[in-house]
Amino acid sequence: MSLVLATWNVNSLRARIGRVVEWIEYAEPDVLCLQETKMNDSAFPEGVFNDLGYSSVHHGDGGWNGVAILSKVGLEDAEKGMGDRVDEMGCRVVSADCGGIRVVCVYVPNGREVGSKFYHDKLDWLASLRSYIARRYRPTDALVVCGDFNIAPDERDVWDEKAFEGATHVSDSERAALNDLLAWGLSDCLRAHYSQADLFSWWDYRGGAFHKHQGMRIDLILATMPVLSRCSFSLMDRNARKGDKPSDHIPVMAWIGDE
DNA sequence: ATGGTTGCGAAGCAA
Repeated sequence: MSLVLATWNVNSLRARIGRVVEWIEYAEPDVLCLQETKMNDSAFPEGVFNDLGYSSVHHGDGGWNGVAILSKVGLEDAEKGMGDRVDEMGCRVVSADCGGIRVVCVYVPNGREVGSKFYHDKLDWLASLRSYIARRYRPTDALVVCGDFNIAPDERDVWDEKAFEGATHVSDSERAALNDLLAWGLSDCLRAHYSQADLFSWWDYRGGAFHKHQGMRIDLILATMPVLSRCSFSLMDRNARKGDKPSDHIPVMAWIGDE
């Protein structure tokens, strides 16, 4: 089965539902992973997505996190969280089988300040994610791990390296944690098709950052080789950052062809 | 210029 997979940090699904429905209607993803829904499971607008043809699973407790997977190619064996042994620090992981691909939707902690408790919690969380993935799956599985990683993988992924000196999202330890996950057997779908700098998925709301091209690429679709080898194209939809009440993130998409 | 914007929720905090 071929499918189009997307991931989008919507920064409150309640505030963004109109933009999300609009985007689904023109982009027509087969699978859409959402982060920062910021709502309880009971508030998740399952019916709205059903009407658009999507099954869904949501994992949220009303805090600042909340993740979901929508699928119109089937959604089976959903799992919320990373298993009993791992504290998620909120609702940050949800997984499901969608059209023959295991999809893991993640919202990695922000980290706030380098050296802070929250920064160390972020590194611990990333180690937990890696061990969860390695425990549950094999690199030969058809697996996608996608979402808001809150890490810019390398220097091409920030608008100005000097502006990020000493900041989170770019530190050696965060990048090492991401590289540990990649080294297990995952690849960045966008980088399989584009190598240039200044391709961003997030821009600060403040100071006209979007119009000044001052962003970061922190939203990623990572895939094992069985999926990567089928990935014919990937892009990020800048249109979603324009207009009324946009999220500060944009959707990242990957086209997965037939086996 | 330690600023600026958004969401949540009703004051600051988180991002």
